[in-house]
Amino acid sequence: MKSVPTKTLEKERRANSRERIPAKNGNGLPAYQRIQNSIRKRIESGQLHPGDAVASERDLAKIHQVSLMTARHALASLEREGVVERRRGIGTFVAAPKIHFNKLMSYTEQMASRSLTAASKVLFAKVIDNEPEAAARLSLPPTSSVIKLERLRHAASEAFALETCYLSATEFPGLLEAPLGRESLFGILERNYKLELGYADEEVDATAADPRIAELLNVPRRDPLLRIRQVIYSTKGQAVMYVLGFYRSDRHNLVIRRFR
Amino acid sequence: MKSVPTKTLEKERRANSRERIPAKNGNGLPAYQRIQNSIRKRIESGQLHPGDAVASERDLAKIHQVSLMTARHALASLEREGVVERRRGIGTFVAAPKIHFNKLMSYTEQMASRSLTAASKVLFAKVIDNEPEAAARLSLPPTSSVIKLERLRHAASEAFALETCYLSATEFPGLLEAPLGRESLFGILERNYKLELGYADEEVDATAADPRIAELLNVPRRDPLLRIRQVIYSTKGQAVMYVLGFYRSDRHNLVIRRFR
DNA sequence: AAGTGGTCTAGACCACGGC
DNA sequence: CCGTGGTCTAGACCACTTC
Repeated sequence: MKSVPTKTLEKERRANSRERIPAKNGNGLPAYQRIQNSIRKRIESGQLHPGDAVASERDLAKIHQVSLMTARHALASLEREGVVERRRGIGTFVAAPKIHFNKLMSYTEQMASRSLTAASKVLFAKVIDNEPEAAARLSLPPTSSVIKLERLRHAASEAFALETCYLSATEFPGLLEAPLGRESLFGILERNYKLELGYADEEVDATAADPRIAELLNVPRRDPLLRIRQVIYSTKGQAVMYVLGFYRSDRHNLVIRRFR
Repeated sequence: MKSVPTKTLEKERRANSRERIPAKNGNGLPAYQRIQNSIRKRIESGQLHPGDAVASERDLAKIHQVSLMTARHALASLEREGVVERRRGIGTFVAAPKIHFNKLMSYTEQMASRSLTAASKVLFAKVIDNEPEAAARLSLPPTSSVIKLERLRHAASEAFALETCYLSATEFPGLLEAPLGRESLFGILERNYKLELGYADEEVDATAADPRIAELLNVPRRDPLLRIRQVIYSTKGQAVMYVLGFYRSDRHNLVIRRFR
């Protein structure tokens, strides 16, 4: 008696499968991702604003012709991403506009996020082999050839920061021929070298401007500066770039969020 | 015809429910959380080490007498927490010990994590009502009564930092009577006031030591200092405490991790 | 009472990786 | 081939909130 209903269910499932195949080919994505995308689009296009209610699990299930669990999965993982907020017994709502805390962004991207255009002047760009500290930060032998790229960052004709980047010369051949003055280094690495940047560990402290930096940044000598040493890793955990930066403290403050 | 199998299923479910009630009373938690706890315990107790395989979804389902989806939910959300790592076609494995980056820790906790004992001297501890900036950071009216607590942090008889905390006086009555010189403020808030600290937003910049701070921290005037302004929120998102800190740059560096 | 999210079942098929 | 995780169904009951 048990095997009969089992077989029946199996048949029904297969029928459902046949029906679902074209739906899947709608864009080749799993159903829950299609639902997520449809919600994301409505948020991005301004049809849904922060605080607005999103369709309930049951409504989404009906609309997209999926089971409740699938609709639920879509909403639950949107919540995990911080796109929506769910409240039991009430509903699901578009989350407040995300503030991107602790995001690894290039100088260009940071400026752009504040509606400013970044500019930079290349002061030095050569391959050298006597930078043991930088080599060590990149987990390379002490006398490895490294690309050293020193840039003065400015916006609105005012110098903001001095950044020196170090990268393995063997890993990034031809990098010095790229338009470093114009284009974002992050962009070049990601596009031309197919590199996926993952995360960065930063050490932050305060230091006093030495004569050269004072002149470059146009501040008095011994003025306090924010110093950031940053090792940037690929998604695979490989050290890709070491950046030593000095930032005018009257023009920068670092914002971070910590969690308990 | 449809209603008959439906009723049958319903009966079966009810029977299962009756069986499940004692199981649920095992500790009152949902099944997926019980599974998670059993895995967590085996990791904490050293039965499972980083890299070790965890029981598969199917095994867990059998062991804990739950459906596959429930076992799956347990593993999926353990992965989200970073406790385990899942690899399709291979299995689920205990994740490498987490490095706690960007963790909100009290001074006492930070010192303890480096095997140092924190000490602090209370320089000022009173309720005042003319601190509009602090009140604003706490989302209070400008002339609200706030507790102002100024402490000199030191270890090994050397002054490290000057921290000034502000808290709502009405929210934390009697706080000034607590043993602030000895005990961790975080600990007092969490224990005595049943407060769950959630996260903190920090603004970091560099500044020069003014005469008073220079003397307190025993550094030359105009020496560069790390200045951190920190608003600490409860898990519910309520601003609980505002901390303004000055840190000797030769004794501190802030370490953070950013993600792309 | 009606609607919402949270938990759960007992199965199914798929894509992937190692043997 | 077989075991793994990933997706999915068509329901169910519960806890919670609002009306």
